This record gives sequence, structure tokens and C-alpha cells, in this order.
Amino acid sequence: MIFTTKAEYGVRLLVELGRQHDGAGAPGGRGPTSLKAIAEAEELPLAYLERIVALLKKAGLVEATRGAHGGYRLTRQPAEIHMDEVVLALEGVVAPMTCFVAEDGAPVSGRVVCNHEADSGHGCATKLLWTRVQGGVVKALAQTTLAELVAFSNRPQQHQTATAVRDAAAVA
Amino acid sequence: MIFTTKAEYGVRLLVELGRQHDGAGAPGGRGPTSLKAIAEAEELPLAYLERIVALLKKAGLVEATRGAHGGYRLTRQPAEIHMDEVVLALEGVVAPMTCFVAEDGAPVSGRVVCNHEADSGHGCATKLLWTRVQGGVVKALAQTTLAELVAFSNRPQQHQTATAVRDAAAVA
DNA sequence: GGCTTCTCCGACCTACGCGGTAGGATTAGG
DNA sequence: CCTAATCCTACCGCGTAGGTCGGAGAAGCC
Repeated sequence: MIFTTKAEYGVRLLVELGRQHDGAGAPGGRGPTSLKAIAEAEELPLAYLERIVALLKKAGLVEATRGAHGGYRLTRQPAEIHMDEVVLALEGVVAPMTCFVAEDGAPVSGRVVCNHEADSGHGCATKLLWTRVQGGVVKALAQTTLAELVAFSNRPQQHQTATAVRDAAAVA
Repeated sequence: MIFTTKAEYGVRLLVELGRQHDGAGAPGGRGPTSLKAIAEAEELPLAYLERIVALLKKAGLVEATRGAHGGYRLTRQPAEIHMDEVVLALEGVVAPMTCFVAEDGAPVSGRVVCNHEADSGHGCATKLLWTRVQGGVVKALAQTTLAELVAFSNRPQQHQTATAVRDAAAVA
């Protein structure tokens, strides 16, 4: 499996925030949303969400107001939030293999290097393959915005599988 | 990380077999290659390789001859072997998330379904995202053949990173 | 001021799967 | 029969994903 529940829960958390963020004039919309509300809506463990949202905050995707009636809100419009950034914040660098290390702790889109070059004269052939795979993943992530996911989650449930497949095909 | 060393080692093993498989007239080329030779060439643990090659054999990608001077050989031309099939054999179904289960133990390219639909009225928004990601991965794998990897591994080592990046860009 | 309701923070725990080993049984050439 | 190879299955250590617990600050509300 490629992503952990950190990414899963984190994205669902952002979608929930994005749903509040609708066109409410002033940036920030209405008041912030508490984690507790999100945890109940998505049926996720609150304590675990706390640690996940901390990652999003550290990445500047989300801001918090503390105290009673506090909570979290997005720092940008959902349409401005691309999933490559989100996944980077949640999972760290996206590399298809342990031997892939970014050249400088670089971001998702950073170029990547294989560290067991000196195998036996010929360099490891897998590098080409993993590079292509990573390219495919990053491209898919970068092309998806939070706004899309919010819109998708608001659609009626019935033919969602079909539409998801169609959307995915449209990307390809 | 997305793939385990099973995929890494398995691909390297196939590349090594593909290198022997060059145009030697009769299908099968010269005699089979022993695992021991491959393990030494790639500096991989022999006992572990045994288990990995068993997966490839079960998938029909490779055939074995037992006994002294035995070993493994490819069942097809390297240009006919696509990496989606290889990775499927080695890693099992490629799903970006645990909640993704194929509709019938289907192959890599099979359509996929999220199993926690009934969340709270609205279906999980992540499905769209993971579907797109999986599409990107499968596409990248299916477009790469063993022949390409063999050719790549035979190139001089020097500018390999640069060429890998260029090749990956060409895919996109 | 004292609640309550939040965010914050770090220590702690547990099950599981990856990566690897050990030891043998089986088959085939010399 | 010995050796070289594939086969097969059980075992094992360790890192980490996934989650819990408890408590310390911050800010609104009575």
C-alpha cells in the first residue's frame, strides 16, 4: 500500500474544513471548526487527528485559534490547495523506494537519486522505473485540488464509483 | 514508501535474466542462469531471492530447470514483459490505500472500490484522489518494458540520473 | 475568578509485516 | 553417489504504523 492513514485522515480533515470554507465573503468564512466536530463527522479518533492536523499547521495549510469556540480553518481557498503539497506535509517526501532520497530534503516534485549506484559496473536499472512511477504519482496529486474533492464529496452517493472512475480516466 | 524490496530485487533479477536473453536464436538463448550467479552479481541474499523468484515463476514470467547446471530463464521476450504484470506478481495488487479492494481479486488494472462508503451521508472524498494516483502508477508501470530497463542498465553510468529524469519526463 | 472548551505536546503502547535466516526435501548432471 | 541446483516451510527480530493517555497553555462565558 502506498499511503498511510495519515494521508487518508488528513485529506478527509481538509475536505471537512473546505466544506465550511464556502463563499462566506471575508477570508476564513464563519468561525473555525473544532477538531471534535470533525472527528465525530468523519468517525475518526480525536487524539490521532490532533497529531495529524499539527502536520498541516506546520506546513501552513491550516491555522488554529485556541480556547473555547476555537478550531481550525484553511489559510487559502480550496481551489488553491493542491494535493501534492498536502501529501508532502502529511507523509513526507513521496518516494517509491527506500533507496530514493531527495537531493537535499527536497519537496515531492524534487528530483530524486538512487543511493546504491556502485553495484557492479552497471547502475541499478530500477531507477528508471521508480522515477517514472514517482512522476505518475506526483502528477496525479498535483492535478487534484481540494476544491475538487469537496465538490466530489457533495455529490449524491449513488453513482460515485462510476464518476470516480470516469474522472480518473479523464486525467489519463 | 510505495514498493518493498520484493519489487526492487525482483526487477533487478529480471533485468539480469533479460541481459542473458539477448538475440541467441533459439527461444531461451543459452542455458538457464542460476540464482547464485544473480545473487553474486547484484549482491543480494540468495535465500531471499529464492522466495522472490518463486513469485515470478508462479506468475509464469519465468521458468526453471532443476538439478545441476539448472537455473531460470524468461518465458517471453523482454520487450513483451510489462512492469505492471511484474509488480503485480511481486507485490500483489497495487492499491494506494488499505480501503481499496479490487472488485474480485482483480489485477492491477482492475477497477477498485473503497470499502467505507457509508460514512455519514457523503461518501469518502479520498476515493477520487486515490483512484487518480493509482491510475498514474499503473500507467507508468504498464508503459515500461523489461527491454527498456535492460537497455538502460547497459548504458554508461555517468549521466544516468540525467537520462532517467529525461525519460521520465518523456512519459509525462 | 472559575468554569469549560479548545489547541498543544510528548511519552507510551501494541500488533503486524518487511526483510532475512535455517534447514531441509527434491531433482538432475558427472 | 556426490554435487549443484531448485523447491518448500517454519522461524525470527525489529521498525513502524496506528493509536492512547495525561497533562499543560489559551481563550471565551458565566
